[in-house]
Amino acid sequence: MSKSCIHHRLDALDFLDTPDWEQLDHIVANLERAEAGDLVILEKQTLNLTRIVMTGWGFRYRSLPDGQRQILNFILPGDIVGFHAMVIAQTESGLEALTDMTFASFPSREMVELHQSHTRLMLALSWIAGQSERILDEQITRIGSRNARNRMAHLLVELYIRLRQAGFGREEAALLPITQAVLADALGMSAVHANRSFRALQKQGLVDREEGFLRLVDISALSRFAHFDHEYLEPDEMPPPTLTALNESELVN
Amino acid sequence: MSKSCIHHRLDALDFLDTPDWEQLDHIVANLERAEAGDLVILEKQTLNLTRIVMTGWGFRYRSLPDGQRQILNFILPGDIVGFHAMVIAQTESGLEALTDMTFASFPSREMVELHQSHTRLMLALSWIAGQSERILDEQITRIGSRNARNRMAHLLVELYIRLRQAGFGREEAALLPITQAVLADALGMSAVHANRSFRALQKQGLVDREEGFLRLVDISALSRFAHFDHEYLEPDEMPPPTLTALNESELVN
DNA sequence: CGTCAGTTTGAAAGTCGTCAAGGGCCGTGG
DNA sequence: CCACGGCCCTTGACGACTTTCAAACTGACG
Repeated sequence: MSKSCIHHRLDALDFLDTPDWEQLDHIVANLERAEAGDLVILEKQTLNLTRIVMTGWGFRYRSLPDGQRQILNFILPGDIVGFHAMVIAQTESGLEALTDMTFASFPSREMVELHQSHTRLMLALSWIAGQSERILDEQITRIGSRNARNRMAHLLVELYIRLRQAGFGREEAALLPITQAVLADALGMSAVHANRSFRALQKQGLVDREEGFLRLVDISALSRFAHFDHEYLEPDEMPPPTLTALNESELVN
Repeated sequence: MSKSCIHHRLDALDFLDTPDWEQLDHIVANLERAEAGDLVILEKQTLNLTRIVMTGWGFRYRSLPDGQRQILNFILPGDIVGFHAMVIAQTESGLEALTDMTFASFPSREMVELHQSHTRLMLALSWIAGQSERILDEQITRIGSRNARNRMAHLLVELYIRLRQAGFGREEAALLPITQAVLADALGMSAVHANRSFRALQKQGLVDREEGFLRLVDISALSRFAHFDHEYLEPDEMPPPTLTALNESELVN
């Protein structure tokens, strides 16, 4: 990829002006690394830091008293971690790196400044945050209202589409660095049952294993099987009223 | 209640200045009514409107192809609906009124203007939105990693605490206007099983039915039973770096 | 060659959904 | 006044789904 994923996503939005792109470059200047397995953020720590994922996969999770772990959602390139750190410094969920990762990290006080100095950029970041919230809604629906094999198929299709939207090709986006144990924690089922569900999908020719990766073999069949409704992932355009409101406020300045 | 719930919550934050309070009053001027059972927002509509709940209960939900309905979260007085409408006009979840409700509603383009004109107020609203997101995280954890009776107890305690934080008294906050069918949809279980789980809690003296309401009889026992961890609902203070960033930007003006 | 993480399978037990039927309460209309 | 329908709650029986326990297999790695 020539452009970073965050650029790719915001470019598709077709909303930012030159000064905003420059400000984004400025924010993204300070890079940070993590290795697969690192606990980048712990549960219940105080953190005035916002990150944008440049490369690699991770997941947010919460631990339960009995030692179980619930994965809340997957964090992919172009996602923002700690968007709300400017107003809520206390973390409840942890962040674990699934692969090696790189982040652009910056003090969340800079998010405060963006409100006034680069409102368009702030709105673009809010747009990404809003998409993440829809993904949480979908995770609730998935876990609450679908059986095991549907849950799994549905999540896999979601990951594929999100990767495509972040700029990955068909091949790359179909090869997922997740183990069955991780799938189990994400889908709220036991590892044994995750394996049985996976094998069922495998027998139907929908997925396969490949050198430590999970391969999506037939995405459209997988999508049909999961009754997948694309819409919640569609990157809508910026609403017209927002555009006019912005233009008016810029005239004032 | 002398003050509205949104005032009560933001007052606890101890962050807003007089101009922000005035702007909030201005935003909250236009009231809208809904009756119990009304579909205030439909799934998949375009809506450039943001609402603040003044009175009454509702819930956000998504429908599935088989007609099932998953309740994503409950909407209580002081909550914001459509916070992201300024950047994402397309709704995926619907909003149904559980009781009669009143909203303060305003075009979401006003949210855009707040970024520059009333940054503190915008941050305060973001603070509420951030809390809502934590509640989604907890809903995922609840549905994904707890058994039926724990799920139910946990949700009930959450609702109690949220109501208390919105300014309701111990008595009021312990009387919930939800049926067992609604509980079932929220917890991702069948109505029959919701009833069995409820009866189990009832036999333990934790909850009871009362004139169409669900009564929380022993909240601390319920909380222990659910292994409830208060922290995700604690209304943290505004982070110090955010305060200094704001003060500096105000000096510039 | 042994270890380890990840995967696989069977069997038994537990949780949960579905189907079916019935009860209580309340407002409407005869 | 009573019959009726509608909504909500309740229960039993049965079957489906899921977890747990235990054991074994695979490939990568030192």
